[in-house]
Amino acid sequence: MSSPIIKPQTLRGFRDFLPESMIPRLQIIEIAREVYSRYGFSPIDTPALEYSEILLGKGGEESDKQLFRFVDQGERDVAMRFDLTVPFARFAAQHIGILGTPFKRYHIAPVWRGERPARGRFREFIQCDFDTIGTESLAADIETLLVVHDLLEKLEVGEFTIRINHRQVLNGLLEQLGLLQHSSAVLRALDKLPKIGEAAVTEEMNATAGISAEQATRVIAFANIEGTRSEVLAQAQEMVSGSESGRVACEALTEIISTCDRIGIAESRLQIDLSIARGLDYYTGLIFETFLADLPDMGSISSGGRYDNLAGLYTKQKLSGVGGSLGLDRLLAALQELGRCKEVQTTSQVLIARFVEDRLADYQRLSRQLHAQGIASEVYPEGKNLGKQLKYADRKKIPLAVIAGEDEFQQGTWQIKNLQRGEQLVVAEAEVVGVIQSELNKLSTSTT
RNA sequence: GUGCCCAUAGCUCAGCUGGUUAGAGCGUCGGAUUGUGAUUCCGAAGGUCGCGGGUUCGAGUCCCGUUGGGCACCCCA
Repeated sequence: MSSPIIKPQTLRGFRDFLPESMIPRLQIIEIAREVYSRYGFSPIDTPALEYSEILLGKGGEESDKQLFRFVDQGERDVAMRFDLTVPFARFAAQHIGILGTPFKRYHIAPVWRGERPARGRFREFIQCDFDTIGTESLAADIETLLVVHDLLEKLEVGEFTIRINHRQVLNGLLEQLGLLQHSSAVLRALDKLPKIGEAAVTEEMNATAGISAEQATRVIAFANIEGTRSEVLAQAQEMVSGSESGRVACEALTEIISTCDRIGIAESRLQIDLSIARGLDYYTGLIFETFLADLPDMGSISSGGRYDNLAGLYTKQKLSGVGGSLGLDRLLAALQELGRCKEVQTTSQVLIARFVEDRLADYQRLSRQLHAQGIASEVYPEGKNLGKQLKYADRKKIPLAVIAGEDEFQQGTWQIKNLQRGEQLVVAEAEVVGVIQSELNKLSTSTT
């Protein structure tokens, strides 16, 4: 009697990653790390588990319900982090003394939400956040946009537009309409405008904030202002002119735009969009979302903004900041839909066949020479028939195979087989590494 | 958390109003071909029909529950 087999399964909303999906994930993470660190952001990490009191009540009732929360073996009330922002607030409050300000960090790590999974939404997913805290300078806002810009450019997602707005511009409008006390509910409804349409937004504003249809119409009309960036700004400025903070915010947007212009950021990539509201309460200044020209329905793949007093719950020191987040899974889905995801199951570029079983040392020596040149190669572990070994390479889409049997060893040569073209070369021992290198160069230039 | 749809071989699916031993394509493995993959030909393995219960002489098929997946809300990356 054999013991019953345990059904292999993952938890709802949790995923395994096979090499073919892990390789592109790591490539994106690598690019994000590179851009973040190039701008001077330092990596940090925080624990997956926090005391529940740290995480509770930070994003409203909804996020509390979605918290994975339990009592640990030491009777502590603990929960898994829901996002990277709240743990960062705790982190900043705890360590800002030795870190000093301004402090720039990035944090690429998984977060957990006990919500209902759907397409592109999971219970465990990676966030790629970066923030600058401890400065209110507009320079940090501009730098945040530049990071997002460079990141998307490097990721080769095609044309994209960063749409920016400012919470104080919106609040300036609401102030003039006498709706400031309903700001949070009105903005949350406004945030849905492109998704649910004007009528539904009007209805929601009425239901949640009790505002009249006429007021809602004015808010929506404001959000719908279109034109060139300076035209939009000019109209916005006029409409919020009675609000001091609204006026200042318009100036901030103007300066952001003009500075980015002088840096050389294309106008098509940085637009003013007065309908961008962001659902989250804690934003107080610049807000932005990013859309791909080829996949406008995908939603924002990178968003963020400026907030005041991030760590106010944990420290008396005021820490304001600005930052953004890259939606890794959404971006990956985008790249897949755009067909920009190479389907590979291995990073190996060369398979060295173990043709003559007791020549393992010769095969490994060649492999290590390739490694020294930065070429990923591997020796097939078993001395099985050649067909099987080539099939392994073919299946994993390894582009080159190296074959040498007794004939080749006697002549001091190696055979290099290009599995994509079916071509085969015989080269002298001394040239083998160089030829492999140039064959691989040919492949990478011809496929892109 | 609410509503709706779905679950059959490793994958994609067929399987009639309930009726013998549940099928196909692709993939896997073996062989044709012990010095050459992808192409061709031949063959084989692989299923308590997601799981548990019920109705029935009889359930992959009908009912209930449960787990997992998808869609729309809610919310968000």
